[in-house]
Amino acid sequence: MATVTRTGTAQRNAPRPRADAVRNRERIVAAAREMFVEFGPEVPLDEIARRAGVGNATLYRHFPDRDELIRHVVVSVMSRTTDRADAATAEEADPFDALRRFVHAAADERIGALCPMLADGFDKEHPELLAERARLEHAVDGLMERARQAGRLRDDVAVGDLMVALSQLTRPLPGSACVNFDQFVHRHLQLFLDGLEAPARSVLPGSPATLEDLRRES
Amino acid sequence: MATVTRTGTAQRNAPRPRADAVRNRERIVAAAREMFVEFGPEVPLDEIARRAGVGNATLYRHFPDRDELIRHVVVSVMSRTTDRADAATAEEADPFDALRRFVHAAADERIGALCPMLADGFDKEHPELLAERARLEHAVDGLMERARQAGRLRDDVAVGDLMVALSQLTRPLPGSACVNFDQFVHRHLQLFLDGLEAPARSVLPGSPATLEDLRRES
Amino acid sequence: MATVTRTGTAQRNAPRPRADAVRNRERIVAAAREMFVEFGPEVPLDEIARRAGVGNATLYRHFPDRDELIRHVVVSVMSRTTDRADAATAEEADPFDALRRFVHAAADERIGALCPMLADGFDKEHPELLAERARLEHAVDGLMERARQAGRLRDDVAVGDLMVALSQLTRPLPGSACVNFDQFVHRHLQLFLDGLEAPARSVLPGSPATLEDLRRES
Amino acid sequence: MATVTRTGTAQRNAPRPRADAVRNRERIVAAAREMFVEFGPEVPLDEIARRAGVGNATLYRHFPDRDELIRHVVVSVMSRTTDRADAATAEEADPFDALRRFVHAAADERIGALCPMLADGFDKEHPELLAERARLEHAVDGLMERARQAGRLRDDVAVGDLMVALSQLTRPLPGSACVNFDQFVHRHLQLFLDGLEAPARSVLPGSPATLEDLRRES
DNA sequence: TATGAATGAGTATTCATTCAT
DNA sequence: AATGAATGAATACTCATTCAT
Repeated sequence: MATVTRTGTAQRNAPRPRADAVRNRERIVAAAREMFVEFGPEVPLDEIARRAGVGNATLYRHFPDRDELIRHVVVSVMSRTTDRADAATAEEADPFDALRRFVHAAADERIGALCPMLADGFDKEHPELLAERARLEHAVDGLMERARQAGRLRDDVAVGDLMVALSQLTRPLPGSACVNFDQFVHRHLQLFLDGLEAPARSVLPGSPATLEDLRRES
Repeated sequence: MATVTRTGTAQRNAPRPRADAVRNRERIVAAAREMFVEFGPEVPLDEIARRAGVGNATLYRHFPDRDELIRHVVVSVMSRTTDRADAATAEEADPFDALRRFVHAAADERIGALCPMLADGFDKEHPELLAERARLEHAVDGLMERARQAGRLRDDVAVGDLMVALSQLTRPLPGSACVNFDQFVHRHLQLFLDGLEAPARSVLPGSPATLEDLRRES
Repeated sequence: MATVTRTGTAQRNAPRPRADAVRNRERIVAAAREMFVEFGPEVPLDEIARRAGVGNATLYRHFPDRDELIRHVVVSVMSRTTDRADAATAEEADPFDALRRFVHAAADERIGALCPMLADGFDKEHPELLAERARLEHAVDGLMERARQAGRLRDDVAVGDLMVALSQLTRPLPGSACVNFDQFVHRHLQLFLDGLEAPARSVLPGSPATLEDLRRES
Repeated sequence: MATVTRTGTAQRNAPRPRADAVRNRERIVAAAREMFVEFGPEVPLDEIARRAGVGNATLYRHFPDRDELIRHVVVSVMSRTTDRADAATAEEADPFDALRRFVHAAADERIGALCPMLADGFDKEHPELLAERARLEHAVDGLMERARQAGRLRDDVAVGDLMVALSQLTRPLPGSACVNFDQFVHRHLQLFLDGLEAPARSVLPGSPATLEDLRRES
């Protein structure tokens, strides 16, 4: 039955979610992202629930199993990373500076936390994921293309090369073994970016990779 | 009771181990390295024993707990990596070529498998580990110093920078999620090496890191 | 405060229930009976609520716990079965035909669903249940007595024998494992009825049982 | 590697199982059968392990999941029931007496415990099960055929009719709600047998059923 | 020494029941 | 009165480690 909300929008079968439920959901996702980064994707869900300040069953109500939760975190991180790419594109005059800014920003968004989530049973074909990945790929591709057009980015690299190296270099160590690890990470990223700059200083083996190439059957 | 070995050395309470025991130990370490790389350090020990072709209790006889086994694998990988560094030093005329060769060789030795082993309860102060780490650090430092002397390596990087980035870039994805992942890795390493080359194309944040800096308390 | 209903009866503290509440209650009982038959009495109450088209908390408002709900379903099935017995008595000229008709009718009323409800913590002494059981026993006893008087029913069986065998033979298989199971059931009932017919073809062990005998302490 | 045992038999890859393991396995199966009969197939496995006097993980070593355990119990009950059928055939002169004896013996073997095991996710196509079922069907079919040949069994029933009714009539009540339930059961079986005897006292609906007809798609 | 078996402690997940809207 | 959400108390199942052969 259609109802009319205060804003005048007609809705079907989607009653406004309760405020506390929305708050819980957000708290769970936030806690999950933090703990995936800190302890890896095997972290006990009960601990995530505890950090989120909810009962374990509440977590399961929102995310029926671990994969569901992981997927939501992945998509959320991807989305925020894409936003950073767009911001860098919009706000930086120099195209290679834009790329640099994006790379460091992605590290701050904990994009490295995505790596362990690409594991085994994870459904890489989920529509929601595919959509978000396309959006991310498009944004980063734009950044790279502009830098390439300006003659600042070497020709033999593609978006997959950047994103995978970026994820790996920022990937968290299990148990946050090293306190000031973040400091190092930004050094590594800077070095990698220097390697990306044109003119190329060496010949790369293999061929440029898109995100598509990262699927198992590639 | 002292026994005399073939080499003439007198030993106490350490009879020459049975040949099959030695073989078992080696098979266990080899299986563990493979499976840590493929599935991460959480892989069930029973599975390692199975791949090694021994009973689980045999594994426990040789390595009383998981940490012990991890440590042996770590030390073994470090040792082989050091050997590769020495070989590169000895056999490559150009110092930066030697560095390149070492980096790719270390990847082939699965040095990335070391990362997850730096986790949580791992005893980073174990004498055996410290000794092996010193040996590795010394060898890599030598490689870098020679390249720096030749004006081929930028001044603002140290052995810790190289080793951590190297480990991270070659770190295996859980569940070997991507078939031709190795191919990518060598591209990333090459790009990183290009970034290491002198003259420096940017200013790095922070300061050069030794392996020592990677300890928790640093 | 007393209120006066349409029928003129004075009632205390029991205002006429809202029409939708009555409808909900009936839908819950109907859904419960179906699902108890199909999946057994362990079926999640949330599922029953879902099939009834109400929220789970509504179910709990009407039936504070599972036993309460089970009891209502049991009583309702018993009541409908008694009605069938009365109808058979009234409408069939031949007394054994009446018995046959009742047995098959009881199967259609899913009397077999009663069996699993006799379990564990179920309160077999609840007044409502006792009353309904007495009514059922009286009706079936009447049917049997008439058949016996006519020399059509063997002498060595009582109402308990019939009702238990009837419940067991029509008891649903868990998960409705077999599609055309109902077809079989009516064959079995027919065979059992043939065995009830006089003259007795064998000597039965034990002694005739009333419904009373089915209580735990008997 | 082939080894020669004391009995001179050559064996491959099948070392003699340890005596204690065999004992444990048997204890588990026995406990499971008892508890399935008493509480139904949903009984907690930990409780079965407890009654068997072993740790829960020992149960899981022998039977990886609940279905595996259920299957073993089912097969074991079927097997013992078949043995009873063979014994009845061999030792009773009168064919209908043999059938009677078998029916009561099957009840004593708790054949009713099989009913709840035919539920939902149970793999009815498992080779071991099919083999045992064939053996049982053959034995019971022989019993019935002999009785039919002697003119003692009505023509319009088949092995499926007997086995299903037998299972249902002996099916345990949940929670062993009724102490002397067994006594009743044998009365019901006797009545049912009287109904099976020739000449038929009524016309049965449907058609004779084999065990094959009990599969879902039938 | 080598090994299959045993086990307790841990984690994921479900569900009856209560709470807040 | 009706409901979606929250929760703790189960239960299935896994795995590191110890035990018995």
